[in-house]
Amino acid sequence: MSASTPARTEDLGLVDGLVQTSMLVQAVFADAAAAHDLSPLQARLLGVLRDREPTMADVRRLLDLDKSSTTGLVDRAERRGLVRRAASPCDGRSFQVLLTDDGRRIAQDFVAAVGEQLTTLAEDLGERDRNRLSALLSSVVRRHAAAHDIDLGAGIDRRRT
Amino acid sequence: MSASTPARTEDLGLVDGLVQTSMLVQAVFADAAAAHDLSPLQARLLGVLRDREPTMADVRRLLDLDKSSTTGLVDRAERRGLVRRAASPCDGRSFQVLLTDDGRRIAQDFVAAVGEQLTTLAEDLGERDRNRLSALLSSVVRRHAAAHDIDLGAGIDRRRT
DNA sequence: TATTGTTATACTCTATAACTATA
DNA sequence: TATAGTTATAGAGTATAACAATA
Repeated sequence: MSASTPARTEDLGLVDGLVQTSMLVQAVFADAAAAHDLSPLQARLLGVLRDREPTMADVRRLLDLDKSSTTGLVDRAERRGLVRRAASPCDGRSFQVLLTDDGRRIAQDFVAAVGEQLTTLAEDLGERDRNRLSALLSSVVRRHAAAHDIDLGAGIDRRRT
Repeated sequence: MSASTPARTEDLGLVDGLVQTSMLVQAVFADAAAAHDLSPLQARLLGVLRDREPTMADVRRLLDLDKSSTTGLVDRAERRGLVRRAASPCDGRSFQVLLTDDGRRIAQDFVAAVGEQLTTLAEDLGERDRNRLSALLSSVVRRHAAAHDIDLGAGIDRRRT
């Protein structure tokens, strides 16, 4: 191992490290969503809509949901004034899903809150290890996305990297 | 940065790396659960029961659920023969939740499957980077657990680290 | 005929409030 | 009175199957 060993504690192993970290991030995500009166899934929807105007089918692919789950999700979000459906100009069967002004404001607040919380979470690592972790996670995610033809989109804060 | 730079791709930034990795791990977790005909939450329940015999209140704390959600979760799992309630010897109001033989078998299968999938996911990193990632994630999780007095338990595969 | 999206149905998850029983 | 757990209720998420409308 290299000069600065990051762990002052017993290593959990990679699998458990991934699972536990994932649960932790999900908890942060869910708390931030709840603080904005959103369900986790609604928060994800708002997140992906920040830089896209996808059709229902696109939303379905982006969030890996069933067709009917997508209908329900967008219905509830629309009822709450967070998004709206707009008829597609090129396909009479299709709708685009768009953020309302309210939805956009909430989406940006939420994303900022998650960013803050996660930044705090990794604060103690120190800059060198934070950069290493960031690079390693990016590598894992990018490889997987490339192998499975997945659109990573803008994520939470890619634009300010 | 040191000799072997792990990322051959654009860095997502730490926040997005954490979120995207978390979503990825959750997807692996959910798929493995579905393959064992479990909901993600039921899979988590079975996971924590592998090395514990918690009361309902303990389950609630371990999974961060409401009292009534815990009742429902254990009801459904009991109906499916995965767990059972046993009267607490020391408190007449309390039950311990235990895996059935079926539940234990499924829990072990599930945990093994998740481990395999996640190992595959990180395979391309190479051993050196895998160890680094493991150490960094452990550090984040351990710090957080210590700061918030959280019981990490056996997780997915801590015993074989 | 194939695709886009909705509806009907059924089950799981989640939380709040009111409740029972024991400590 | 306080705690452990359940029940009632309501809303959100999930998937399957059947359906309508458009391509």
